[in-house]
Amino acid sequence: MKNTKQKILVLDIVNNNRCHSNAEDIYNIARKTIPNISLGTVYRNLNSLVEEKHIKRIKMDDGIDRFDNMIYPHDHFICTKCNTIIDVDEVNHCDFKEISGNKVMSYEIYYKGICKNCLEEEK
Amino acid sequence: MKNTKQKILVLDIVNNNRCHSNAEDIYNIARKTIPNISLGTVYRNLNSLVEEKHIKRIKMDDGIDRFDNMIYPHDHFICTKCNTIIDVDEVNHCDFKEISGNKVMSYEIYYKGICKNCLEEEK
DNA sequence: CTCCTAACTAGTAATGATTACTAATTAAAG
DNA sequence: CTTTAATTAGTAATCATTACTAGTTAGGAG
Repeated sequence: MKNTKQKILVLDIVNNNRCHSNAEDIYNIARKTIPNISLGTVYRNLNSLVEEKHIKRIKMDDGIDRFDNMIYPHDHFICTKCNTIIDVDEVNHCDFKEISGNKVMSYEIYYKGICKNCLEEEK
Repeated sequence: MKNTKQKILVLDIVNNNRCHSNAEDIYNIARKTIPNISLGTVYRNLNSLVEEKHIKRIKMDDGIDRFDNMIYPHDHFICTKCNTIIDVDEVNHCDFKEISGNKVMSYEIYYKGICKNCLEEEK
């Protein structure tokens, strides 16, 4: 578990980015600080950080994973038209410990629909 | 919008399968009825059926999509150890129509943890 | 502060689920 | 029964992600 500058940078980018970037985006931002950082390194560190529960992976319908900070608990609204992700302050805190004998460690809510911007454009 | 026998078969397989199969599984089951059905045809029909909201796509961490019927409303528990998906009867029916100006059409809850079987094996 | 070594990285090649393509087939409307 | 646009089988291509390898480095022991 070495704390490399690459790993610290990746975590820092995810934590300071409010826009749910994908690996490629994070790679491009990271190159501004470490110009020869490798895309594979970004992927590997994103995977470690998800495993260590420092960041969250959001699986999108387009098949490209996005990554989000876990600084405060929140859910997500995903616009099915423009694919934007919008943070939703946790409204329903259901703290199940157990469902039918299965041990619940966490849960995620994904709201889907049309975002404010796309609704405007439809008019 | 043609109702081909391939599409009807794919829908039928998803609806009669309680185990959240992936495209490859569904392809293998489909071949028992239509031996020369193409894997591409299975993928295309799964995509159409998801778009038409006849079935649901479940995005897994291993990157392989699973498919589920929509006969009755339910959520999912995913075991992070063995990757099994377990149906959860809807416990929290929250019917938001709108969140911060964004129009909510649907929502999904994913519970994550360790399933009954894996808990047993840990002992 | 060195030395040591397991863990990590850069760069590149490989993987594999999914999609795209094309000639042939077919559902279904008139 | 025609007609035709949509669909299919079979195969090739795509591309996000992972694997691999020689070289580098974090950080603990001495």
